[in-house]
Amino acid sequence: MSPNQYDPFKAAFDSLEEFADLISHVLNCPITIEDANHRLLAYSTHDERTDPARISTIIGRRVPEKVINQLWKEGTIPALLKTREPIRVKNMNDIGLNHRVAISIWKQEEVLGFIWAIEIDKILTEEDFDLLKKAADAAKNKLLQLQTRKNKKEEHSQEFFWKLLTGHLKGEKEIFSNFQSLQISPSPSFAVAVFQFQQNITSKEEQNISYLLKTSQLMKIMLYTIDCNQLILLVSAANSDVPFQEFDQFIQTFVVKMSERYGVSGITPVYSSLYIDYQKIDKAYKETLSVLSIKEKFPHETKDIFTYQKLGIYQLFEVILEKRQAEEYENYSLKKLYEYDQKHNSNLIETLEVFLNKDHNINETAKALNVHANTLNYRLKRISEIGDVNFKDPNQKMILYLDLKLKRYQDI
Amino acid sequence: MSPNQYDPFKAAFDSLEEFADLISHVLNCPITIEDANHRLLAYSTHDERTDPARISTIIGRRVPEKVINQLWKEGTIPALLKTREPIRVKNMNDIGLNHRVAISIWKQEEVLGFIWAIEIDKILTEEDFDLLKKAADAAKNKLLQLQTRKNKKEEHSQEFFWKLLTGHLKGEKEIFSNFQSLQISPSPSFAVAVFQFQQNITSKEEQNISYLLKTSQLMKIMLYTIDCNQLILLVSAANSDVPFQEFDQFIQTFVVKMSERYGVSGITPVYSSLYIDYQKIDKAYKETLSVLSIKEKFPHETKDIFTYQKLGIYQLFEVILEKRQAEEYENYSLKKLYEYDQKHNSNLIETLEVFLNKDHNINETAKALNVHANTLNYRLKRISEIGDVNFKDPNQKMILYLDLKLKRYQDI
DNA sequence: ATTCCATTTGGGGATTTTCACAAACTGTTC
DNA sequence: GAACAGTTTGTGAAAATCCCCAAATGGAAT
Repeated sequence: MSPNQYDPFKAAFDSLEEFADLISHVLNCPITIEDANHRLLAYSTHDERTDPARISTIIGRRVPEKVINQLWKEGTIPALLKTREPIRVKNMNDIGLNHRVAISIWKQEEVLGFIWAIEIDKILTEEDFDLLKKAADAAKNKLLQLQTRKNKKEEHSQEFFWKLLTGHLKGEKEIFSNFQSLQISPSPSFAVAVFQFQQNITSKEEQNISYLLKTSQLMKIMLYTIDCNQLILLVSAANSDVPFQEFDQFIQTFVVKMSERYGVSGITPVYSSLYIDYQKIDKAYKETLSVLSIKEKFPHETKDIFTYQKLGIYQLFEVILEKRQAEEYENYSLKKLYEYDQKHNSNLIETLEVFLNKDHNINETAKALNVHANTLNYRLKRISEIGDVNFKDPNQKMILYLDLKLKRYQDI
Repeated sequence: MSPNQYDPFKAAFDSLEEFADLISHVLNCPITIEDANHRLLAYSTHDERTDPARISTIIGRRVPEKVINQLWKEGTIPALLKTREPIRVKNMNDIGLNHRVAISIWKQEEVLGFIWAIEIDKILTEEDFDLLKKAADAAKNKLLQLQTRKNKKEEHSQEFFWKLLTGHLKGEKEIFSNFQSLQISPSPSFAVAVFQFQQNITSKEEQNISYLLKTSQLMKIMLYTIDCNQLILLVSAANSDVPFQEFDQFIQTFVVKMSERYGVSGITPVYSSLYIDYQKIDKAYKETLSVLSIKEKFPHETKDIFTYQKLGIYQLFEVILEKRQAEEYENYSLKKLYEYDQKHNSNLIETLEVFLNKDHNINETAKALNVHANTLNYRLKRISEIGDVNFKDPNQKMILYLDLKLKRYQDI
């Protein structure tokens, strides 16, 4: 009979594990089955031959991130997402990967998961490839069942998350019982992170995001949802002394990967402070929205700031701006300096601003302005004369700095 | 006949000038008559003999301030305000004052003015003294007339000023016609000054204030009024480049004199920015009240600040405080440092505050804290580690400073 | 054209600041 | 009481900053 007609996978099977063993038996090599997010679904056990990457995958119940990264870079995963044919992966010793063959499991235009066959003793033939395609086809239905079950869970989790974000769920007990029913173990402290996209997030992007989040092992994402152009996450925070560093790394990685892998750029990431009390998720969420709003107003000044705590005085800009506008205040020193600049077309204001930005460091300021340090000193002397500014008074300097930044914003 | 019965001043006279000439004729010496505020009311002209002080008085239509100051210090004016007897003043060449005799003009318990007799050729005798007393008595009625006329004007001016302060008088024309009818020439720019007393101002103090203001030649006071414990002034500002200095000197002098001469201490002086538009007096007034309110909250920090412009960041404290309380924000760095201080009973917070107060000057801070400069450096290094503070970032430093001051205030 | 004023740049020395290291001290823990 | 981490102080040399002076530039006013 022709290979195309023979299909050993038509038989019914109860679990994916059983199915994995069946494939392993037919092809005579170790098999692992993953979902679309590289989470381990099943693996063959009849065979003891394996490689380090497979061991890590089985132990961690997911493919290690460095392996995923490597497979992305090297082109295997992109290929699997494109074609329904088996793909051969060469030996990659540096990440403990032997020769293997992979195939994606499709349902219409969507990839549901992957089957991996490791070529330990034998090299798979063309016929084996054909069998693999049949196996992938047979796996489809089983994976679909898993998917729908998960979707239901997902919907519940979405509702739960929004209740938390909007502060509609009070009472610690209620919150924790919800977590439990979702089989999520809430960490002792958390933060809310928001990634703001330039456009509304499409369902295609949603899949990519989901994939990225699930494969990221940097941070534990407890819950996530999408709201127009914002991706909102509930992230568990390690009890480390420097939680900020972890967060920074996580959001940077996410943004970079979204750009590199899917060509989505212009994402603004922010995250909240650390919280212990899960009843304060709404506060954390508001915090992130506030950061986004301020970053929109002062994009340049805050481009390296992703959290409320680090916003510094920009935390206060909205409220100060409001006050200033209400009282029609004008900073006397700045006014004088501005007038002087106009009259003599000098640039005392600019000099002052750079000087304050550079934390009163003469040398750096001079460098930034491309002038001699003595020139700068002279100008500063003039500024203190004309604007009646005492550079030794932190109080005066601060208000000057604030009013300068406010003016800059208002002038735009 | 006895000297007590003979009274050459019983005759009717039309003007004070005529009366001054009459006294001069009787006593055979130059005479000047002043009101209670040392404003020149009349002087004898039949006699050409005089001294420099009298010349200045006549030319300026008031006694020069340095002469007044001298007469206060030396005790003449205090004596005149106590007794109804003539007082002899010795030669004071440094201020151009010859020997002279003065007497106060009384109406019940209030001094209405003074008569001065200059002893150019002759020394006044006991009899002359007696005549002088009679002259003072005769002058009383004439001065009372002037007083009531002035009181009416005063009442109108009070009403006018309050309309301006409360913003109930709009329209430049209307304002200027009011000034004109009060015979006040408004200066091109002005400011509002407020002196806040510790207790409500008594009518006795009111007289003293009025006297001080009228004799002060440092500043031109266009209008003034009293509101409970506040003395409110409309002051004309010179077009000088450094108007602040003048104001500062004026308010200091006023406060010092109120204390020295009348024993009234604890006066808080403030003044507004310079304004050109007389329709904005209400804004200027509000500004002064705002400064007073902030000075009440941060008396120590603002003890050398008397104007809104110089308040620096304290301008913003009320609004920031409000915001912070609304958002339940806590500065992460400060929290960490505070916890560290508690645990190790160190004083990182204090160190940080002094350091920021001293404008990042290591030496001054070390001196203020009574520690070695290296100790300070070590502490700062620890602060930046524990609190995750980057001292090179002005933004971070500012918010730290602000939150520190806010905390200080809230802790009280 | 000349003068005047404000500005820029350079040099060089006095002064301060910075930094690394050593030593001593303190309070805590085992 | 020994060990230890954390803190304070001292020393000295390298680095930087500050400050004064002089010279050059350039624009505006006379």
